[in-house]
Amino acid sequence: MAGNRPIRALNVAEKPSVAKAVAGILSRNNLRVRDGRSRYNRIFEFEYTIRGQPIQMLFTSVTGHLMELEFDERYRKWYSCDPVELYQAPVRKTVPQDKLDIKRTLQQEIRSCQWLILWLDCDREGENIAFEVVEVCTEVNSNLNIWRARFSALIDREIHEAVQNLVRPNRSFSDAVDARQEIDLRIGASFTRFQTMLLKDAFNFNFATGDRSLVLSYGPCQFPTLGFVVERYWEIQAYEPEEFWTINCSHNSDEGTANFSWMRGHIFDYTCAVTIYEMCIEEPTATVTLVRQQEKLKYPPYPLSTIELEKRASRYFRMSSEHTMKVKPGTQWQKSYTNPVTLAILELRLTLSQPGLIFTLTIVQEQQAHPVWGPYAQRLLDPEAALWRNPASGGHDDKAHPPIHPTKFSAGESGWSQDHHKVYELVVRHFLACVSQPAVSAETTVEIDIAGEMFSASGRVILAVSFTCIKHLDLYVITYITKKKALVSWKNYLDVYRFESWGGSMIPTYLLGQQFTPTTLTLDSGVTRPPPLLSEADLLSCMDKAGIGTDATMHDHIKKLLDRFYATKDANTRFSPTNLGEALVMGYDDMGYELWKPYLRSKMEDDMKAVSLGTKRKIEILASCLQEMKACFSDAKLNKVKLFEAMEVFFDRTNRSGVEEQNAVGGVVRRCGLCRQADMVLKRKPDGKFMVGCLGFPQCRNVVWLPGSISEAAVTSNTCNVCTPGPVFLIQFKFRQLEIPPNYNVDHLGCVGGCDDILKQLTEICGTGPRNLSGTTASVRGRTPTTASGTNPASNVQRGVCSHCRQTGHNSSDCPSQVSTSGRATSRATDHANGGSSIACNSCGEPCVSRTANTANNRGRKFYSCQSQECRFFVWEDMVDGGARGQNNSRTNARGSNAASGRPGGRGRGRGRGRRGGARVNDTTFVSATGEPVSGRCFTCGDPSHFANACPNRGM
DNA sequence: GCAAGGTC
Repeated sequence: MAGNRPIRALNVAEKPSVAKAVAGILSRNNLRVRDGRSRYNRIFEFEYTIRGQPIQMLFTSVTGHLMELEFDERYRKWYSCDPVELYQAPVRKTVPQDKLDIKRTLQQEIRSCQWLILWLDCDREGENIAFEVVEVCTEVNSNLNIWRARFSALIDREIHEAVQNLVRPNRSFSDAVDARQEIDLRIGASFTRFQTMLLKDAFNFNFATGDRSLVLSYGPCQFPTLGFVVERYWEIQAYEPEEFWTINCSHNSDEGTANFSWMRGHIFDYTCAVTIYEMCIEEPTATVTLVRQQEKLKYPPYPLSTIELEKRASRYFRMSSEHTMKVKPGTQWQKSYTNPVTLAILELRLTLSQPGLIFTLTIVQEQQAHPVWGPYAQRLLDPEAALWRNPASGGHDDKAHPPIHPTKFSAGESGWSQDHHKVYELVVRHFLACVSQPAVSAETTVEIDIAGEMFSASGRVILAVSFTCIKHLDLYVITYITKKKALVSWKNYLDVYRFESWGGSMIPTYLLGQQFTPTTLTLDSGVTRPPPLLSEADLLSCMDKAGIGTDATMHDHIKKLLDRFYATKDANTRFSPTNLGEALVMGYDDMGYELWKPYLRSKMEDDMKAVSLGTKRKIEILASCLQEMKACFSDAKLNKVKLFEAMEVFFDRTNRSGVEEQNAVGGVVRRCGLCRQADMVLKRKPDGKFMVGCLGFPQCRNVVWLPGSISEAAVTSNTCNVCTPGPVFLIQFKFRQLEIPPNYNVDHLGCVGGCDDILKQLTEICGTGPRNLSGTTASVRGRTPTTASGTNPASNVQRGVCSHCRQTGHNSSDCPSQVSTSGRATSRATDHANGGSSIACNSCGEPCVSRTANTANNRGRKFYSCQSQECRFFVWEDMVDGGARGQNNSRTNARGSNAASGRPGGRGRGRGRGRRGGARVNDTTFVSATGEPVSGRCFTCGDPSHFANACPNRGM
């Protein structure tokens, strides 16, 4: 390390704020600042000594990743190739245009340096960015000593320790990210192009896309996120409520009312419930068997992670995660490091180490000045109050982003919106709560016995309220006093954390052995309820658990679902899939693929960990993952009829076909010589005809027609050395032997640039159209039309096997055993529609059962479905009666058919049946005399004349 | 016009 003149070291941080903070700590704010080429990434200069070696330090930054992965130019246009080629197409990492200034600064500064010190975040992405910086720097200075500083907090001691203990960058960490990037790009681009080109023009979507063209994107994170939303939605749709019974007891006294719950909870057997209930009302005297006072602690939350902040802002303020991230600094705000909120909130690690604790105390001290929570901060700092508690470490540590805490006091800034105030308040109150004692309450539990059945009630008991002289402590409520001690409830952190509160209620005093007659004793019925739609906080939890996305990107994936018209969010921040979102998931699900589940991403995450640890090589996981996904992609292409069928459930077809349907697009042959704007590509029309056409169609109609006798054609990487301007890629043709003269070869490597006489001759001999020779390959190898595009019934029959029932003579859209959609239901189910009770399944012939829908859209609407799970027959009763309904019904109809046909009970779907612990009784009626009739009331409508099982409003 | 991951 030693040398005569000081070593010059270029230090690079991941973002400008970190460069500024670290340079400030190392130089003790004795530094010079100058601009670099990038206006945001300034350069700090100072002198420093590392292990006795004087160093001239230059400190600058990047802004996240410096490079992007992209396909070679040839594959970048959507129609340039079959998307399956994107699994092998060459990719490269380049510095995008908007980062070139940063690259120039780095290269300019590194030329005069001997060392490069990398201060990127200490996670995999940070390590990858480090190697991007290394690549850019070593391009102009190959003789560098490259070091990595490892730090996790912008705290003096940690920063000084990091620079005195420099290590080498970790290639394995970076490799893991390289693999992730490549897999994401190839999978995302291939599936996005495929499904967009296939479906965009084939259906009437009617979305207001504005100037944007509709993109049906697929991504390894966004699709599983959609999957969570759809899966919950299906669970709700398929939910079959179960009726249960429970016995409730209430008792009024001078101190109030106690509501006792049956300790059996609820039971599903009516006869059994009635028997027990009769025993109770025959002998209704209650005896108190237990009175227990117990201290209960309610702990403050853990320090805030980004996800936790998003979840709580959504829960407390109904603020979307995306909006919270905008309000929260360090993300999308231009010049965010000069923004007042940034000055007030900065991500800092809260540690229990001495400097951390001092730091924490400083933050609390600053907050004493606040008019609202200032007095609480004062109490926190008063040792006599005993309110202080060292914070728990928390369960969410990504090693790169420390918990969020306030760093600067503010009573509100002029530039702040309501939302800024809210987020700041949440961060500060959360922080103060984290360093506070838990709330303490004394809870009383009372158990009683009625005819051998046990009931219990719990809550807080008030015996006296006279405890006012305890200095500094906020007395909440005195709950129980014995001769020896008083059990009291202290709110502690709840005093400052206004977003949480004690639950529970008060109950009167009971003594052991006391006897009383219940005021009410009722047998009540109820039905279990499905889970609610996913809230934004639920969705974030699902993603976090499955490892979908990172802190910084989860909100983006959620927003993408809304932007792509895959899901909607209601006023309660709950998500439902749109028709489009549901259809896409349904399509892949029907193919048997779980591309919409989180497993793929989870497996990738495991693979990345293995690469990080060095137990697997990047090349291995790339090969295996891409091979698997390519096979999956090819299969999805073959099964695209499933996607069509799913779309047809919800949307009308257009008279156009998706481009993917019209043309089997091959590779680029040459640049179009006519428009000079687009490429000429090999295409195959639906009639099987090959041509080389301009991608600028219909603006440019340049086309080269090819012989009608071609059975196969593929663009090769060989180029013609005659035709100009080049390159003109040669095409490998295969001709049908019976359709060309015997002196021509079946295989031919040809050029469409004009030099190829053989091709010209065969075009002249065979013509450019396909031969309609019965029995030849030409007639049977034509493109398979899609389900609903068959305008010619004969051609449909010719296709052979129905993809639904595997029988011949019809296609899957006309399959008699197929689920009905709105347009077809009437004709299918008219045979036995007399009186609405005797319809036969048109698949198995067995009588259908009549049921009533209980879905949000169709509550109370009757339908018929086959009792057999094998048959998917389903029809609305009002459709049978001839009431053809409007297009809107296509969706609700499909819902019903799903519920009846087993979606989501079929392959790979969880079924919500039998979920217990749903709604509970909350009304009281009367005590019955012994014997019949049994008293109670219906849970569904509240009518005391019947139970929920006989309720006329009850759904299926 | 595609992914997801950093960040101004």
